[in-house]
Amino acid sequence: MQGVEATRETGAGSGLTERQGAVLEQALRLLVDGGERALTTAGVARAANCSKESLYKWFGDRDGLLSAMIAFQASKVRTLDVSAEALDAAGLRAHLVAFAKDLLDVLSGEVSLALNRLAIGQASREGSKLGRLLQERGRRPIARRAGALLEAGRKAGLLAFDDAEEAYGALYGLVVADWHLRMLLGEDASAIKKDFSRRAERAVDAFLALHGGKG
Amino acid sequence: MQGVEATRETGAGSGLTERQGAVLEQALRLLVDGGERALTTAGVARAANCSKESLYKWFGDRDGLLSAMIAFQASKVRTLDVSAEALDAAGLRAHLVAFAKDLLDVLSGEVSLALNRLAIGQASREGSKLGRLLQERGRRPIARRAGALLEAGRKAGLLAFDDAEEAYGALYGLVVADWHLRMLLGEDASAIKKDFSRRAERAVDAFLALHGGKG
DNA sequence: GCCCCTCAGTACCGTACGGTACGGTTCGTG
DNA sequence: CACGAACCGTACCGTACGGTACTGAGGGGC
Repeated sequence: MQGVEATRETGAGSGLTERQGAVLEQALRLLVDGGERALTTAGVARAANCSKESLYKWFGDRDGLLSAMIAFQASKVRTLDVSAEALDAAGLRAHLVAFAKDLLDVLSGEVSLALNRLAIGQASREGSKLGRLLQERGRRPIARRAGALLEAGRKAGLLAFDDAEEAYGALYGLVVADWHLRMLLGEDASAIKKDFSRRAERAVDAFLALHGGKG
Repeated sequence: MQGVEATRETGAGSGLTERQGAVLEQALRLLVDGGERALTTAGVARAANCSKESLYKWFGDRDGLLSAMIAFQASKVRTLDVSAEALDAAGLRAHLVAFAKDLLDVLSGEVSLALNRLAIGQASREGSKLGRLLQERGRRPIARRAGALLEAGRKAGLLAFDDAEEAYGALYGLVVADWHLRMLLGEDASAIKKDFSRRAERAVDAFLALHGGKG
């Protein structure tokens, strides 16, 4: 069976075989459950039923494994772009609320939290390579999606702002506030999660009060 | 000289001698410079010219040292409460801008960033003890100061909000947005810091547009 | 002048981890 | 059937770190 797997690649065209993807899945599981201390090469090998030698052949070294984990997880999260046609006020609000909910869901996900903790913990090592990777593959796609939505709103005369970057910052801040940091620090997120819908709507309403066109 | 130091306590009444404070200072220096990996007990002992045995006598174990570092740093940051008398619109705005600037300065400080990285990295260990400590000694005093200011503004009829916690969340989000996370991930903060003043003012203006009384 | 306490410096121990090497097994291929 | 590639499982090595024990020196208290 191994020979077959070894050449069949994973869908995302990331150059990973299914076997390697499964190994990364197990590694993410270990990271989520036990933090970075639990993410040892021997542990990954044991959990994934593979040998350490294969790990080093596939990913180079431990840092390569960490990078591959981030890239792999990012490849699974698809940020669907919104078709910006026929946008009225209610539609814009609905899209913004959906974005806000998605944002909160992603940021509060256990894998996202674990990877952010990992990258933050390594930020003072080797030029924060993991941090930059996480920004590229995690934050940027989200910001792009929001930016497109905001631009569409402005084009439709529904939003007013000078700097799109700044407007996105306001939206992000109103939605997330300090919840992300609190969750990263270990605060229990379950009590927070059930309030995401209301929170997203209030934040979007506040954002529209600030930047709503002709409002 | 040692005997003298050993009984003279540090000003904050934290039960620490000056010598122990100096050791914690060196430990913070090591943490800032090299991250958690550089914060070894042997390294601290060498940098502070003390013995490992003293470290363990004073702080129990490595986790005790980390906790002491957080408490020590927090004891140095004094959050001055604002006298809420004679508050007019301009005064409120000035106070809010000052708060926003202080908040950005604190969060972007290298010691703060290093301690946050440390606590976040340990969040999945032993019930995120460091995370809770950082929240108690770091976030809470700041939130208290802001909360008092907001309440004073409401009493003076200058602010309107239902939930003080939510209003504080909006203020925090507008001021900080995702800059804190980006700095934690290792993004260079120097380019950001020079813009703090403008950033604080724009955020406060937005906040006042949302919650400014009769406005 | 003597005792005792504190502390620096160092040597030491156990362990855990990153990385490597090797034997054995399962496949596909000619 | 023979060969080779990929790979699992494990044993192994060097190192680094947390924590402990010991030695010796510098003062205070009486």
